[in-house]
Amino acid sequence: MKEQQLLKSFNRLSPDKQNRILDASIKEFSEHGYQIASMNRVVDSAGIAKGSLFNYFNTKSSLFIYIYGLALENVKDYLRTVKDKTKEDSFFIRLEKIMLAGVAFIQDHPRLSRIYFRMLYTTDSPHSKEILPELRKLSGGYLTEIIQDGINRNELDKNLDIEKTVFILDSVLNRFLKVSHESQNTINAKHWVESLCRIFKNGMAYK
Amino acid sequence: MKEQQLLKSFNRLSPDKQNRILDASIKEFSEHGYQIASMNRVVDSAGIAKGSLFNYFNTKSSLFIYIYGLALENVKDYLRTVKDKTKEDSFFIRLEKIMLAGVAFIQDHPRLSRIYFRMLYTTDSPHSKEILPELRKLSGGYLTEIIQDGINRNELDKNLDIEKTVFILDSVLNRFLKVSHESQNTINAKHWVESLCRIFKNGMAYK
DNA sequence: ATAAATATTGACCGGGTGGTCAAATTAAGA
DNA sequence: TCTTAATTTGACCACCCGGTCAATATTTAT
Repeated sequence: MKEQQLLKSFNRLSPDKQNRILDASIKEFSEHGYQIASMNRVVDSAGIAKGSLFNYFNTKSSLFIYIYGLALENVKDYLRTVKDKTKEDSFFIRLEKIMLAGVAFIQDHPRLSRIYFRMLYTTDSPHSKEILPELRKLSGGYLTEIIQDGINRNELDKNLDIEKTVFILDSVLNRFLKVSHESQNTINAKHWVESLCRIFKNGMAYK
Repeated sequence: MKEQQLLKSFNRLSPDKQNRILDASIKEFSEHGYQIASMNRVVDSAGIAKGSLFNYFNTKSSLFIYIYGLALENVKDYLRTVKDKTKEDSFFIRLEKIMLAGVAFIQDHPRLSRIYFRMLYTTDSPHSKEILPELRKLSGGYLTEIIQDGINRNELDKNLDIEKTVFILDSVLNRFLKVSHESQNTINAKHWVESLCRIFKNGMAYK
């Protein structure tokens, strides 16, 4: 409601101008994080006056919230899409596909990914104290569903501690995506994903 | 060599003054990270003049490097100690003890831990581009040794892909410690560690 | 064509930054 | 004790920040 009101002026802008502003903002926040990001650089890079930017978005914080919302939307879309597309796959195949789709997402949206990762790994951003638990809950709930599917289909150990299994998968998945984001293309993603999932499946103990 | 020269003036200070300065600096960097940390707040909190601080440490960057060095020393000590103390334990017991020792370390050194985590999860700090790979190599080498021990003793699968096993353990360990740092004492560390290690050991697949 | 409403601008504000340095204070040597 | 050397100080500098707002330019309505 109120946000709509605040953004009315921005939404009335020509698509070209909107895009220039969004592009400049995404660039700035992804490269510098919230605190170090500079509104001056954003207006320079977007080619508008400072007063205009503060007219469209009243504060630096609310501009960031808006941009973060975009990033989150994109991430959610990717999660939903890959979950639907792999409904018929067995658990570990599904997990492999989810990981590889994540790598592809990062290649397609490196700057939005960066903003997402910053939210996950720093407390730099406004409301991060409230947002971080929500993000954890999001990815936790996502993995919980997929693990439960695997148990129901007798592909996973029915005595698994789901909470801890989620924790392991979430930790490794996030770290893997972070590495793939930092060192683009220098690793063989498919081989890595297969190896990691094989260990998840069989464990590490002597057989 | 050169660093020794630069720090001569600082090292000549009374222990009390040194401690006040170190304490103030550790507080500032752990709470705010490098970029947002304020030299003005450090001098206020340490009760010295601004010029003095810049006399002891020429720049903000070199003060940070010094503080970071302290944090790293402490972390290395902890790693070395727990490795030696668990030499006789079987792999998974050893892993449990390492994780719990990490939790204890964080409780004993919350501010140094915070500085260490910031280095691990942000690119906020000077030289972080070079330091981060070194840190990865450090923890990677550490885990590699311990895994190799486990294989040699026929406790771990001899066909394990060591590199990927290290990756999994490192990801989960770091994330676990980070969580334990953020939510002090609200989780049952011992129970978590046991559950996580059981999954590492046996895998997730239906049995 | 004119008036009213709207959108855009950038100079300006108070405040904080890392860093400097001449002057004042303290310590050391003769 | 007097002089010299070393240390400590904080006012000051140039710069950048997020944010404001009167003045200007542009659209819209009549």
